[in-house]
Amino acid sequence: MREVAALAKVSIKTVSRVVNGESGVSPSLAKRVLAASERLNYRHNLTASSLRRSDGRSATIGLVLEDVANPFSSALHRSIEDVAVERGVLVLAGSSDEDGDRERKLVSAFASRRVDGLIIQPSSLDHSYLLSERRAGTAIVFVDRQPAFFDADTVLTDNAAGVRRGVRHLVEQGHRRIGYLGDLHTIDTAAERHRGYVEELDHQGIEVEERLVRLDLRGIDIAEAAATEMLARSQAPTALFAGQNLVTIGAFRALRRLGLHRTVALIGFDDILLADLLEPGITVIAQDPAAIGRMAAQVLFRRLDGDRSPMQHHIVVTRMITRGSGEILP
Amino acid sequence: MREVAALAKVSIKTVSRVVNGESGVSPSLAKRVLAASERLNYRHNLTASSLRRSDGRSATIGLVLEDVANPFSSALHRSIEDVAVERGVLVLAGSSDEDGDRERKLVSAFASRRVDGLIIQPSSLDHSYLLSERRAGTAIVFVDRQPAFFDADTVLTDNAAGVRRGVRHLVEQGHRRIGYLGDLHTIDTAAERHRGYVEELDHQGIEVEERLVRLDLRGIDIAEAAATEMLARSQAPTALFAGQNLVTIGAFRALRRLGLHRTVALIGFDDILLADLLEPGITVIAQDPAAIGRMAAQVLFRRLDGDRSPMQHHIVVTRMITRGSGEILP
DNA sequence: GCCGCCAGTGACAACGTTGTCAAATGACAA
DNA sequence: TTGTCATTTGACAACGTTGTCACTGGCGGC
Repeated sequence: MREVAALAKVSIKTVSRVVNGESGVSPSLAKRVLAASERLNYRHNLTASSLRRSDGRSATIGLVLEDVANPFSSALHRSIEDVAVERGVLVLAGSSDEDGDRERKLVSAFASRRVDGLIIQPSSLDHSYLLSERRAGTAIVFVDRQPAFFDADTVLTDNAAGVRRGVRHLVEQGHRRIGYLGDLHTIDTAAERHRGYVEELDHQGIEVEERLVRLDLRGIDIAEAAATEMLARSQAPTALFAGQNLVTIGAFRALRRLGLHRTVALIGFDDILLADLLEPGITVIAQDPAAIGRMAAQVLFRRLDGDRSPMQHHIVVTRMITRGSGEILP
Repeated sequence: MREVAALAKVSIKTVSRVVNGESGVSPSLAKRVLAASERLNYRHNLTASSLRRSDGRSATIGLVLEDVANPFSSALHRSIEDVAVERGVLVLAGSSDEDGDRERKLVSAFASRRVDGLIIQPSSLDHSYLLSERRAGTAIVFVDRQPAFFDADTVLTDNAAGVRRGVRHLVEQGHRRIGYLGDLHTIDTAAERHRGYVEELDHQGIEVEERLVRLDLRGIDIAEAAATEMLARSQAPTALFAGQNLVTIGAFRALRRLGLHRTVALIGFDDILLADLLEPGITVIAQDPAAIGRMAAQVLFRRLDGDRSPMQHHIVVTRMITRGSGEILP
């Protein structure tokens, strides 16, 4: 900047004004400065700028995802990015791998870089550590899951309602023995989904049978094994509800392997790429990660714009997509 | 930092030394400083630090992907992140959407934030604009595709060889009329893959028939339409090679719709999630995005560590995964 | 002709750090 | 006791910006 000022024969403050597009610089000087900075290939240094600026904004936000490569998380990432670029804001992203410690380390690394805001898909079981970040002025929004011991803006899917919708769909077709395969019960969304299953059966006057419920299934293979076992028993279920992506795939594998894919109904939570090309197509309760991400980013930026209203808790609805597997009769 | 120094009754420089873990601070003082910074909830400001530091490092790298939500790109992202976290480096990621202009804007936004290095999955047709970044000391590595008019480290898949492997597989099973469905020919990898197809047919002494080749198929629907049309003609192909992910899905849809999925062979480039659960399973030439990303990050960090050796061009091999669709006889 | 005002410009300090170098301290040998 | 030297500590400037405020000159109104 100093060199540009020297070349354009103006003060460095004037260069700053031109670079920031402030008014009150005569056009002739502005042109000279622009020419000089062009010639010297000048690059504005945003880190120095944000250091000095009164608001201290870095035009960067931090994003803690479960895994940047996971389809759901990366869809969130993308829609958040889309809102951010419109405001010239960049996104630092990291994967927590469902590990509260990694989550905290990421947040701390983001904080050292003075991000303006954080969007967190939580893994930790206690978010009170974020109090100091908030006190430091960082806006914080949670997506996909509830924070624990910390009040903040949230954007969540209505998990229980989604599951109830799917279970009702099965009941309406005459199913009474509906198996449930769920993810780790410690994950708040998984617990919610399980709750939806229990509630809807209650509501329909169907007793919840313990041997038709398997939780804590982490990954495709474990889910496949659990489904296989459940289907092999006497009084096997005539329909399955899979509470998560990978669990759905595992259940589908089991059905295929047992030759039951046209006999036993299956509905999964979360859409799966190519689900429509399978035989039968898999009926799912689809979340809308793009809508969740967009909403979260909008809430975050409203906070950064000074919105001091009470915490907002947004719910994004699910959508049932019928493709065949959920329409198999008992 | 000043407040911490005051509370610990030491100079601010001593605090700096403790925070950076420099040697030559007496344990008693260090303990006092740590206690004070704990009590005041002190957060090291990395932006100010990198501003002052002699090497000017920000412990942040920039990543330009085609789309952070695309499975291939996000797998790259994840493996790059894994290498980066080990070094305490964070990743800024952005999507170029196959648009050279967005790519340039992202790079410029990264540059303003003084990233230490850039990993680029290129979209632009001319990368000479990066010369000034390199002159400024930024390390640059390209992944997945060649840069244009710019010499830099690259980590690429051997696209042509992969396709040749697949086409040979089809020929070995007796296919002579093998259709090719390709992505935009302007994309360097798509051109390479097409080249592989032509070369292998030549090598096998099979004439390349123009009506069996369709390029510039962007997206599932367009690919499906093209495949449908090709298969409807007389002298239709007995096998198809799909040069990209979405094209493979489109081709598979067409085969299914026409009831030819057990009659016409199909091999696709790039693995597809769930491809094993389809009927038939889809035989693919799989890239290894995790290996590509890991390698790219390693090369980048070696450069940041001062490696001044000549540009490196790494090739990551593909793997054929046979699942049924590629093993259908003519 | 004088005053006040405004737009345009620049000098300077400050943001939160770290590099440099000098000062203070203490241990040890002569 | 004094001198030498190594170790620990601190004062100060500097990184590249921007906020603050003061200065300049031109213009209109009295």
